[in-house]
Amino acid sequence: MAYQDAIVALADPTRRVIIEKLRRGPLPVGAIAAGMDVSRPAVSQHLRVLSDAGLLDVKPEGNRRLYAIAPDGVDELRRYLDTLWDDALAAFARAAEEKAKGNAK
Amino acid sequence: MAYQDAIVALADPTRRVIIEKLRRGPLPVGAIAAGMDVSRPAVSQHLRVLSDAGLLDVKPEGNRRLYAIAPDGVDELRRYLDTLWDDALAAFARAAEEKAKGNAK
DNA sequence: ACGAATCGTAAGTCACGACTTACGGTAAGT
DNA sequence: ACTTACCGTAAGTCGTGACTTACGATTCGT
Repeated sequence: MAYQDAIVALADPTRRVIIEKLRRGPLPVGAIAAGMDVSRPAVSQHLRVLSDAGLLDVKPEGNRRLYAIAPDGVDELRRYLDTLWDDALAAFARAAEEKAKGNAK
Repeated sequence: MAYQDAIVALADPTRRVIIEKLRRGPLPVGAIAAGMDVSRPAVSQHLRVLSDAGLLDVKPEGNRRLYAIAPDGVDELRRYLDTLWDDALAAFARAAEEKAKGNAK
């Protein structure tokens, strides 16, 4: 699962709500679905997508299942954006240089 | 336009190809669409989405339009992931602490 | 052992968005 | 001026994915 899956997973607003709920720590499915405007099975399906994307870790705890944000998955996406940002800045600087050279002539 | 729009924009594979093409520097629409497996109007529509999300800057250059990656837009999304990563790590450390305390008893 | 709680999966519906072709508008070339 | 190149927009089609309800599988409580 590469960073692409993480981006696709985070593109859905409902899944971002789930991520926000998990910021403070792990939660079982019921607690995540509570207060949300979609059904619990829908939340389960979203949790599946987030897990497959490497953004969530699952830990079966007796009767229920605890979901938590996986730092590694977030970090993978984070690193991709870092390289993209570097390239964008470099291209920006290069364009500014050529612009200056063009004006100096 | 917040970071959410940037995520949605980057979720599409065709739009990620466009981003990759612009990593080295600004390009006109024709050069971007060249070699891609979708029509040029489709590329135009994608460029529109990326621009609205704040990920691309447009600079009309005579006859054509130069598109370039906007560092600010990338940075906004980058900062969101940084905070998310921080929270994920903190939650992870807290869970490990409670786990250790539970075992110590 | 039996009922209740917690959760995942299957099947089916429906809206949204990623395409296409067709067209109009502006700048460059001759 | 007239054609050509470059690009955005409009309208319409079609697949994908985000929901729902219904069901089955475990685990806890009594």
